[in-house]
Amino acid sequence: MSTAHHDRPAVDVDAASSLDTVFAPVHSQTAFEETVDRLGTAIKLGLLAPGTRLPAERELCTKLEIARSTLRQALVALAQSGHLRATRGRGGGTFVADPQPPAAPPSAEVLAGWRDVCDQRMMIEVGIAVLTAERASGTAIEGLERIVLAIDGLLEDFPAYRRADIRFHVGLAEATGSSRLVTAMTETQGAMSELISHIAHPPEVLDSANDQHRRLLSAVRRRDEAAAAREMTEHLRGTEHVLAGLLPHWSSASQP
Amino acid sequence: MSTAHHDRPAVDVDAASSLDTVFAPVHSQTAFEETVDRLGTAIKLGLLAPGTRLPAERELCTKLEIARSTLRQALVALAQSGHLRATRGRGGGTFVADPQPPAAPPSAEVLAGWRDVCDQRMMIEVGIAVLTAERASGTAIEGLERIVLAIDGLLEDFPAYRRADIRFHVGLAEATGSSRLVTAMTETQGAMSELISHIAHPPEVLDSANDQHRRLLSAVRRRDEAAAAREMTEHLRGTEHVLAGLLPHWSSASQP
DNA sequence: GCGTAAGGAAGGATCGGCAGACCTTTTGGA
DNA sequence: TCCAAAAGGTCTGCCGATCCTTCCTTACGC
Repeated sequence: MSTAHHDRPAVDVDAASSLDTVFAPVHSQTAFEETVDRLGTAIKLGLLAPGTRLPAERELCTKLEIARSTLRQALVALAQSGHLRATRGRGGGTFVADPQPPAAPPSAEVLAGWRDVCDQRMMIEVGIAVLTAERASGTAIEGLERIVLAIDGLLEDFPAYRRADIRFHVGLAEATGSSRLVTAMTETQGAMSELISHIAHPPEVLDSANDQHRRLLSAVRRRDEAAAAREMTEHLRGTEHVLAGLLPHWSSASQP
Repeated sequence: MSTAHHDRPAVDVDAASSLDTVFAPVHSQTAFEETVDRLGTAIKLGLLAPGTRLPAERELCTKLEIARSTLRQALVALAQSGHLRATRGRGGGTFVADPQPPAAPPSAEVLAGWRDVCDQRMMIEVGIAVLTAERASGTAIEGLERIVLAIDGLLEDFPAYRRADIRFHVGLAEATGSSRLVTAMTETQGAMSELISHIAHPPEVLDSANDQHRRLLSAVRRRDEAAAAREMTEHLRGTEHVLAGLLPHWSSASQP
């Protein structure tokens, strides 16, 4: 619980004046970009499993409240990158590709900002752990327990492990009943996946991570919010340390 | 720490399937909207104090990476709503209006979504409290202590209290050293202000809230992350209960 | 083979945003 | 005193994103 094992320098309050964030660049996402992002993330996280059929275009563009031409731009982009396959005619549709294309290695920008991503993840996941401990229903907890049990059988297969891991973490967010938190969690998991998917994860590490899932869930069952926060902190600190070890060159190069 | 005092029903894991959030409407903010939002929030939160001079238009649009015409749209909008005043000529500029216009009462939509806002705030603030306890520097903690001391003298003047309260919470985010967290905090505080600013706050309530600030800060000083999470949870639960008491009509009307 | 349900493609209208030049009002200093 | 500099205010033309609408093409089932 001390900072001794933490290799980041202490932060001065003046280093990041809030005015810098007020006057930071405005980056407005277009509807096309956000659609590609949302669908792409959902596919890469396995929320939309391979083989799943998407709603028909005319239906989906109504749900998303965008024009069909805009939606099609996004679908075409995801089809070209190999994440979707479209078949025409009655009974056709747009399907999540099976198998999925291999994930691209993380870009330099993503690597440069990995600490920021980890910070954001820490904030979101710890907050959600506390809220889950406060109000998760019994059935929600049972569902999470089933996921933890399933993960025990996936320690040798990292892609499958990771998909179940995502289900667990998103499940925590769902158990709070707030759709905003689910969105925040999926976005964060998407950002983490870009960092995580390309590094080696020995089964022992995954096993101990799932032990942490178990302890977290036990804290949730006891409604012990402080313990939930502590377990989640420990859990995330694990991957943070792995990343810090594997990406040493980037740890201090991003400060101007 | 139990759920007995919590008036919200337990949440089922199927109630908010993650697919609903994937296919939720896409609302792309325009550069104009985001600029109005950012500057307006900063002004309303007091991050830009009345009388402050903004950077010149030609300079500001460079920082924000938008065209001057777009920036001007935003500035004109904020001037028309009375938040900014512009004077021409050499030595002129755009200034934060002094005094500020009275805050508008919260809209029906904002009131309908107040639980969601509180959930988001809980997630963000608890996560930030933990991160702050992990890594705040000594000078950052001293700055926060000064704010807490200053608040003791403002218990009779709610607007001043609230501004200092915001400085405290944003200061926690700044102490983590992550600009993303500062942004998340300011957005959340902006949303909360819409709810909070129009309800009565007796000095005793503010006093006990500042006691919670003090205990939180003590936990941060001890690097006790679990205690920081607990204190923050308690602190936020306070305002949540006040809102639950004052807005009873809206507590169950938003579920479809 | 015909209707229907799906993806695919093309037109024109609208709007937001950008770039740049230009105008008007002040005021500090040569 | 006067003028150049520094600020906000205005105008025009252009581009790209998005929208709506209509039509085409493919495939399945009756």
